[in-house]
Amino acid sequence: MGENLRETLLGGQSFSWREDADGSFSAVLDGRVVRVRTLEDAASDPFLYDYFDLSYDYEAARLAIAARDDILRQAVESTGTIRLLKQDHWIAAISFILSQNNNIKRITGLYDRLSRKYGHEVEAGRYTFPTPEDMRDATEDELRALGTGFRAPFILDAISKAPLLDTIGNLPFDEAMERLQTIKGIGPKVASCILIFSYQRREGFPLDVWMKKVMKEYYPDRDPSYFHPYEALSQQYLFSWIRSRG
DNA sequence: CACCAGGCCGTGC
DNA sequence: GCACGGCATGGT
Repeated sequence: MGENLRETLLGGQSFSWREDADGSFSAVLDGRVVRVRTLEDAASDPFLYDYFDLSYDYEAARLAIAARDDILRQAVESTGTIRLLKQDHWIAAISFILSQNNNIKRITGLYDRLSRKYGHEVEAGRYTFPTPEDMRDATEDELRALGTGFRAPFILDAISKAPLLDTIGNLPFDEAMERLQTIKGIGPKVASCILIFSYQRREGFPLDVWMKKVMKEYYPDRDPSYFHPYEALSQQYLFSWIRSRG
């Protein structure tokens, strides 16, 4: 069926991307505006080659996942190829702290407001996502005024503990999970999202409200190891499928 | 008015 | 260890 770039970029693993009027996608990453219409646009750019995980064989993984059982086959066949992005650690951490008890549309709005307030303008109306240094003097009142609500103190804690994000890349999965959860507002679900979408940890299996429904309805006697070694990617297909089915 | 969204924290048992 | 209420905000 080919790639489903819209699902990959706008389906809930990143909140950096926008769909433009001409059908292409753009984001402020790597200190610049990056624009992509098809995956081929990413192949010649070293940053995007890495970001889109182009060295991984997603077609082989897709076939293997679809062969596991009928539900997964349905989920895979309901959409094009979904990829796992390799995002910046800090951006992923704040993005998924924002995501708790929230919806994708509003998360994206909060991401934009943080960028406008604390980031840097690189083109007219396009801002970088702020670094921890950019947000060094942020206050809880400021963050609440942007609409982050009860997540404001979590963001402040993440700012103070940002260096931790550079120390977990080589840890065993469970230890990396535990270390991430020492930051306030990061529990098991948020931690696994950060590890998957930023640290290339494909054994993560985040259980949000949608995935809990999938597991209860279709896999009541299974645990994430059933999907090994495609836990994270299987979860993405199931998440996309159940959400599109309502 | 209610209930929900890519959950987690604090408290109580 | 598990259960439960509370939590900011905007959409339906």
